[in-house]
Formats: sequence, structure tokens, C-alpha cells
Amino acid sequence: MSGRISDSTVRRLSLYLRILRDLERAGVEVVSSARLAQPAGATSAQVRKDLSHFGSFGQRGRGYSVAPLVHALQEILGLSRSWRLALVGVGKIGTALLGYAGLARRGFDVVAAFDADDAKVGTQAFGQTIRCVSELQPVVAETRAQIGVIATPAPVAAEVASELARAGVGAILNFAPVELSEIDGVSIRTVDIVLELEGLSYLLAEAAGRPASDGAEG
Amino acid sequence: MSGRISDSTVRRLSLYLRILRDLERAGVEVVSSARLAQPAGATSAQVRKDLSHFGSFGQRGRGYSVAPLVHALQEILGLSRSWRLALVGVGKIGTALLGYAGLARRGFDVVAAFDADDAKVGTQAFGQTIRCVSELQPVVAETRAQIGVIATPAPVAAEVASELARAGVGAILNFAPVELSEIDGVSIRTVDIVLELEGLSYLLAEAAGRPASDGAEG
DNA sequence: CTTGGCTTGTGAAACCTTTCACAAGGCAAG
DNA sequence: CTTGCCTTGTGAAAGGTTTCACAAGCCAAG
Repeated sequence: MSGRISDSTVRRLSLYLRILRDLERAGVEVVSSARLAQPAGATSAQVRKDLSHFGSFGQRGRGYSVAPLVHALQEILGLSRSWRLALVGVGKIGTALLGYAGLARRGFDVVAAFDADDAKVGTQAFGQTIRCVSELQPVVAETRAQIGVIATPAPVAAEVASELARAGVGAILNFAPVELSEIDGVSIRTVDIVLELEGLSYLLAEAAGRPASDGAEG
Repeated sequence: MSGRISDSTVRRLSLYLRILRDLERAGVEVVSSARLAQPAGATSAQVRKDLSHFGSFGQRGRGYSVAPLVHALQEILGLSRSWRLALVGVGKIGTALLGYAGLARRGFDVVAAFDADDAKVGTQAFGQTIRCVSELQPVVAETRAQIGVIATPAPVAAEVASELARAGVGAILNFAPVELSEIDGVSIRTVDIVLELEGLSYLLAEAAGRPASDGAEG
């Protein structure tokens, strides 16, 4: 089984896990690939293929036992433990993340927060004392944060990324609108809201361009 | 040219546009596919293939003229006009979006904001009067918002999505951690921060599992 | 005008992901 | 035990995306 697993498969596994937890809470004990696929927006074959990369979790003719599968997926996704996050940039998005209780609930604990603005440094936000970015390296190393979260303006994001890498994080979640270049030994994911909106803009423009349906323009 | 364009191509086009604007600002007049590819994390062949779906924008032996290509990409992506957004849910993420000046600067104007919390309804936030979600349909229809942004808790996201659809939006950007089921005539993109973190968790767990390098656990 | 060096645009090949389709096997009813 | 129905796990086929590789063509220098 388990060779190199594609990004989209991992994404779906997360979705399956979320759905399975809901089912578990609802008292469902066994689920079929079809039932699991539906709310994930996937197909039953896809569910089975995705899971088959990691082993054999179901029973033919019966389906998957919810509780054991929840456990297996948590194990696969590395969610049976918690992860320490270091947040860099406590602006609008950074603050929203700090205040998002959903993170800690799912095992992602912010253990340090940094900002370059002297007016913010030293203040508290959602239980975190904001530190100066100049302290980034020693503090991140000391707290042994495994994931760095970049919520800075785009121009400094690359520099912050390499500092985080040098401080020892193994992964970076980047909210700045830049494509960060690869860093050895560090996994990077970028969440780019403007890019998503522009993607929607493309689809809207395309839909408006072809058919003569819509009447409302500009 | 232009058949059905893949999501990843459109994403890259947005990146190219961003890079081209930087180059334009820096006074660069002509750029090769290789030079454009590098900061986008793509290959030169990919740049050329992506662009070739829409026409022929370069000159052999020379490259692409920056200004005309900026213009062409804006046209392709539907960014030569501005779009009206309706924001539903003015919690942490919603507030961060309202305050994000980058949106308006790039042609995405929030024209209405809604929340279910009576304590918030009627108050101002970043120039927007927060309205009650019960007014969603008439207000969205009246303001002719084309894009709905969902920043509500997960349980109500699906209901909000279908209300937005009925009110006439053509696209939805969803920040709630649920996979929304398809709605006819509405393009949907979901930004799921926990999913991204879980993806990184998978990679970290995988990296920690195989090699005997890292010492720090749990 | 000719030569040499670049760079685009694009079919073809390679690679990857998704879907299909079916054998293997569980379960319940009789 | 047998029959009928259901569901998994998985090779094979289909479908899509990325990379390769090269002819076509621009430009500058001589």
C-alpha cells in the first residue's frame, strides 16, 4: 500500500474524518463508502481507493465500522497528537486565527505570536503575549513549534519563511499573497484569498460571456 | 483555443498576473516564459501552455510584452471590472475580510454584510452597517452582489449558500468548514484552514515516521 | 543579406488521477 | 446449508495535466 499519496487524497481523508466524527456523534456505527462519499462530494470508488492506499478498513458486504475508521484516519493524518504553531503577523488575519477556538479544539495550539509593530509588541491577544519578530528564531526553537503560520504582508513573507525554517519548523501555512519558494525539509501550503476570488471572477466572466441569459452587468 | 480550462491553470494565470504587475511597476517591458515561471513556481512550458489556451501573446525569440499581457490576463480573468461581494457572518474571519483593504484595491467591493447576532445587527464595521440575515435575500438581490462570501459557523453554511443562490449570486467563497453541495449555476470555492493544517499534519507525521532524524516528539 | 542565439507555440509522450467493473466475501432470511 | 443482496478492494480503462522536444520565427551583429 502507501506509496506517495497525492494532495487531493489527503484532503479528502480529512473530509472523511470530519464526516465520520459527525456520524459517530449521531450514533451511526457502520457506514458504506457511498454514504461517506456523498457529503464529501466524492464518489464511492474514490473513498475506497483513497482508503486502500493505507490498508483494508472495511468489511465486504457490510461497510466500514465508524469508530475504528475514525481512529485509523486520525492516526494516518497525524491527528492523534497535537501540534504547536508559531504565528507571525498579528494583523487582521493573524488576530482572527488567534481567536479561532476551532484550532485548539482540533489539536493545533498556538504557542507563540510575533509582530513587527512595536505598538503591538508586549500586548496580549487571546491569551498570547505578542513578541517582536526579532525574537522569532530563539522563541520558535525554544517552544519547539512544528508549524509556522505566516500572516504578514507579502513583501516580508519569504524572509519570515526562511527564518521559521531555520528555527526548525517542519511546515508552514502561508496566508500572504506570494508563492513561497521551496525550502528543504519544510512543507508549505499557501492560502490565498485573492487568488480564490480571482478564480471565481474568471468563472463569472466566462459564464457571462457565453450565454445570453444574465442581464445584470457592471 | 479556449476549451474547458482547468482550475490549476486559472490559479496560475492569477499568479502570472500578479508577477507581471510587479515587473511592470519595476519598469520591465518584456519577459520570457522562464522568467515569468520562476516566481510562480511553475515551468516555462507550463506558462506557455497556460497562455496558449487563450491565444498567442508572445513573440518568438523575444518573449512577452508585459503591459499587453497584463491587460490580456485581466480581461481573461474578468478583472477589468469590479465585483460586488455580500458577506455573511461578521465573526472573526468575516471582520478580518471586511477590514482587508486588499480586496477593494483588487476590485472586490463588499456591498453588504450580514450577521445572525442581534447584538451586532445595526452596528458599523469598516464602513458597513451590519444587517440581519433575515434581510439577506432582498438586500443581496437589490445590491446585485455577484459573489457571496460565507463566514458563518459550519452548521448554517449550507442554508446560507442556498439563500445566496436564490438571491442571485453567481459565485460563493466559503470559509465554513463544510463541503457545500453543488448548486446549479453557482460556482463554489471553499477555503478550509483546518483542512490545510491537517494536510500539513499528515506531511509532518509522514516525515517523522520514516526517517530517524527528528528527536522532538509530542 | 546572412548567421547565430533566443524564445514561442504546440503536437506527442509521460505521468498522474479518477472512474469503471467485477471477483471476493459478508450477512440475513428461509 | 443455500440463496440473494449488498459492499469492499482492486486491476484495468479512461480521462486529464504536465513535461518534452522541436519547428517556426524574431532580433542583433556583422
